Amino acid sequence: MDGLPTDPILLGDCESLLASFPDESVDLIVTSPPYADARRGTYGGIHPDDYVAWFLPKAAAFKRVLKPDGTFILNIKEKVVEGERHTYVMELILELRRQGWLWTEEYIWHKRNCYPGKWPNRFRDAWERCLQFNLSRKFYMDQDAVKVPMGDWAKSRLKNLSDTDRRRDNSKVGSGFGKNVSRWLGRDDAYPTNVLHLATECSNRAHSAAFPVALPEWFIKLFTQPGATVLDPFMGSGSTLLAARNLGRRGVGMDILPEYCEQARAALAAAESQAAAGD
Amino acid sequence: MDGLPTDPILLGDCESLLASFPDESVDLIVTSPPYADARRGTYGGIHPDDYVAWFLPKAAAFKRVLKPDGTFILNIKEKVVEGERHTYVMELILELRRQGWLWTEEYIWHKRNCYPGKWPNRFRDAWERCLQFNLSRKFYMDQDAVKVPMGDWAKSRLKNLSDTDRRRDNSKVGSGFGKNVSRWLGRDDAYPTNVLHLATECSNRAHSAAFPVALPEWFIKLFTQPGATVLDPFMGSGSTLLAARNLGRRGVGMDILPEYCEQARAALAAAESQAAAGD
DNA sequence: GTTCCGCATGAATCGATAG
DNA sequence: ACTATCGATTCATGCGGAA
Repeated sequence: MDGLPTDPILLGDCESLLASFPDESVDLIVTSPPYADARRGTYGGIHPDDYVAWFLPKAAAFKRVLKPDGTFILNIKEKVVEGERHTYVMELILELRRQGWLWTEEYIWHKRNCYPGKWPNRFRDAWERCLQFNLSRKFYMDQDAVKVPMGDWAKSRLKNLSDTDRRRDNSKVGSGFGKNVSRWLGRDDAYPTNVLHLATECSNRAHSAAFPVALPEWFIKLFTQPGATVLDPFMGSGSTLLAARNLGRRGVGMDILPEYCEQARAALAAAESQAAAGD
Repeated sequence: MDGLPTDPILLGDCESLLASFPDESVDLIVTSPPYADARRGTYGGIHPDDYVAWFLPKAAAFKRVLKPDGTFILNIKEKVVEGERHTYVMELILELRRQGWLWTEEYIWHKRNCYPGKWPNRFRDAWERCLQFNLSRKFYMDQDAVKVPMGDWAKSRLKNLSDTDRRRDNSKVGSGFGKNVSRWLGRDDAYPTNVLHLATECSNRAHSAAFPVALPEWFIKLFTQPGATVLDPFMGSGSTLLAARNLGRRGVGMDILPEYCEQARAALAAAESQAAAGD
């Protein structure tokens, strides 16, 4: 039909697998690639110094299959090598720009429960980069989809001060410097910032680079509409696929490791059956 | 005596001023340089494209005066230029390494109260980089000095937790800065992470306070002992000097603008007289 | 004296308008 | 066309005045 594979889970190298994808067929790419040297013995342990060269051809494939108004989110963090932060992420950003990507933004994923440990010369690493790349300055973005609800806040306020709250809102509207009134009426939420704080997942311990489903979910809501195609070329245990499923998007995941494909397939099936039982 | 100037506040360009400093005479450099294009008309508005070239000779001067086990903390954030994050900070990191610096760590300063605004393609920018550079892998670091979670600042903060603290920041993030103050109740020792969480000072006091005093204070406690020499080559209104004074370190500040020097001098004098009155 | 509300104000960014 | 300036947007914070 649209040239995309029927099976959402594909075993193999993403660069090869994407060769059979049509141009401009993907709305969003969200991925957390194997970190340099991290999954040694699984992905072959890409050395930090070789990371950029390893990544670039894959990025070229991403570029071809991504729609012009699509977005590429790259969750990555540089390793410490000999007491220093390695520079491969910096270099990768520069090279991706040279490849034609626009480096639109860098979100910070603030991990609330980061890996424990203590070192003499550094603290625990509690954040990762979520780099946003685009092919055009006019990309699709639905900011309202990720508004931060003031649920708890509004509720607790309402208990005590319902009247004052209402009066305050009214006065705000009335005092407006030509503000758009409709924006302020019933305003119970605010737009988020570029700092995300979510807990890391503790359930999936098999996956080394576990990112919580909430992370891809946030980006999927923000950068796609329902029905869109979301690609994770380094699927791992399948968080992105799960997120896409939860949100009514079409997820496509790839991994070179059969065990990850199995794991993702199982997770997806479990979610399906759970949803069926819930209905 | 030690070849350092008597007056802690020096008017002029740091590169020139540092020429008369002895080698290896400074324990810590904490600074927030003028951001590219930021203080237009005052610092001359360094264009992002020229930023690295502008900065490097100054960094060379820093390198000479810094002690071998000293630390250089650079608070900086890249501007958006034509819808993209500019790459001058990335390039600066790479060039500083080429100059002989070790890029040891990158701390994230999460600004609670970031600048408001709404744009079609990005959210509010709520974080800045605090890049740590060293000249040796064995630098001085006293982790215990910043370990005490219930500091004065946290205590005062506990009294009036803002709505935002309760609403959005109720995630239990372990940072050195009292964001999750509630969690620290009943906890005696917790090491912070590399994510720092505090608000910018938005008092109605005169100027664009570059960064809040708590930020340099944290790094000063972490990377120096009492009596150490702390340099801020782009002093601005003097937060670093104030922090050094508060902690019993010797602060040296430089700025090319007389009004900033006056302001810093006044702030320092005010702190002195206040301390005298308090005793 | 508290508590509460109104208000000014920021290391911002975009798009439109002006030279 | 290309740059410079300006207005509009938005929200956490702390202070001062008011209840």
